[in-house]
Amino acid sequence: MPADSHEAAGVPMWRPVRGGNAFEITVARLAQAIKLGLVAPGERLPPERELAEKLRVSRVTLRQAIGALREAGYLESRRGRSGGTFVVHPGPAADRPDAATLAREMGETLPDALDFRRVLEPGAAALAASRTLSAAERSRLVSYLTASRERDPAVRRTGDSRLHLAIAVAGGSPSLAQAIADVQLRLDQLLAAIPVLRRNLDHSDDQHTRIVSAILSGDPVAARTAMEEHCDATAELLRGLLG
Amino acid sequence: MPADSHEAAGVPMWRPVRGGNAFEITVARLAQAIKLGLVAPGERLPPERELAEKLRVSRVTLRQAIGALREAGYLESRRGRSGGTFVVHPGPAADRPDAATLAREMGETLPDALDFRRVLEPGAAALAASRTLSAAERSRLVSYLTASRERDPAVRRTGDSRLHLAIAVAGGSPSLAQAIADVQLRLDQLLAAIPVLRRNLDHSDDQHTRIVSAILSGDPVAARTAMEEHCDATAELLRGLLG
DNA sequence: GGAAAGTGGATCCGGATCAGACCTTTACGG
DNA sequence: CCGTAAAGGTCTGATCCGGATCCACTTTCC
Repeated sequence: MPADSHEAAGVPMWRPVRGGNAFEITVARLAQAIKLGLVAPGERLPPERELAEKLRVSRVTLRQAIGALREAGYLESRRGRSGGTFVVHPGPAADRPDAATLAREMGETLPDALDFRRVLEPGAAALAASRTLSAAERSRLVSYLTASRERDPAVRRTGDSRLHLAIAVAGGSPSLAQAIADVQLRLDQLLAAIPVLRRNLDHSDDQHTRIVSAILSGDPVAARTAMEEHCDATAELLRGLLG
Repeated sequence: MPADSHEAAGVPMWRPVRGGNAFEITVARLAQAIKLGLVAPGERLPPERELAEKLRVSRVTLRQAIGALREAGYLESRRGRSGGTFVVHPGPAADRPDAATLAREMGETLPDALDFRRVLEPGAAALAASRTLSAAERSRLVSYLTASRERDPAVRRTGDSRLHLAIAVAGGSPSLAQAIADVQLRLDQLLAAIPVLRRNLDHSDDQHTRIVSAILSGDPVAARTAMEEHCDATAELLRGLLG
């Protein structure tokens, strides 16, 4: 067993220290917040000075990132007091490549992301169910559940993202919530491109409902099981596209 | 529910883009590989030029990091052909603060890390048990299991780290393995500082054995359960230290 | 109407970092 | 014994990036 000197015990220990330069990472971070619906269309980003400080990035770099997303049509800036940078309401986005192509392009990272998600999300659901949630957390779960039943695809995807993130956060572990947000972003494009069949939607709604009610009634086993089924269902859809 | 504008759905979306400068991160990365035993004492790091390329860091920065760890007594460099940078055999390390102090210093990140680990590791164990492992993977598991039964504390910790990482890797998801390596590092100091009681060691050995045999015999449920018990046991020990 | 405040927009400087070439030391092979 | 190879050690100029400062625009308040 001559260990490959680039790894040890199979762990890629010499992976890159930084995933790109400050500009690229900042763009990715802003895009994440927008695409996952964490900042809804029409809402305003924090002022540049404040946001730059929170991201630990110079204002110059932040402005470059904002500029790039503005040119890409995601953001709009207005000057003056009560100005700011706003998330643009997206157009009908008819230029989306089909899911099968996207899935193929992801290569080995797709099964990786699916496996990772399959570990994280059921774990978070079980954790959430085993904690006593605050009233705010409970009502968030319910309201996002409602949004995720929406039929309009755009609203639905945002609601779905937010619901899953709310469950992750309800688990009480920031690291876990962060990991789920990351893996969700990796799958987001793909999930958004899944052909929507009435049957699938109903199935998904049903699973969401069972997950949330298991969490609210404090049943970790049921929450984990329901979330596992939910993950398996979407994974199945995606794998099916690869034929 | 006036959402705090720094978060959305409780997800800390404007967290810092980079966790420190290149130098600091590089030091941390090298320290991780050393402390988790991924590069054993006496072994050589890859040549600087090669390592710098893999870490996507300039050779200057890498050398600064190596220099810092050399001064801290972790590394040693030799020039000339067949020279290189070597991991030093650690001294008896008598200057370790006690676990209770360390645990208190971690503050809220301790329960976070424990919860996260409690999700990741059982998930990885179950995943590993559900896959058909290569002969190399199987033999790695067995040999690290043996090492983890060692009584010498230093050898034992390294063996334990490697065993857990090997299980993580056997799950087949690089992202998952990476996450486990990260969370393990966060807990490493603490685990190394736990007072060793004969009874605890035997218990831990037994759990490790059950986990590995469940994985090797392809029983995901048993693997998950055994790993959950194992995580709960060490978490209990740590929480106990906080009184 | 005018001043103050709060926002995005633009520019400059210094330190951190990078890429590359070159030097020094050591071991191996003819 | 000497030349070459492989490693760490050193230097330099270009580039990235953060901190600071000032400008331009719009709203709010007196």
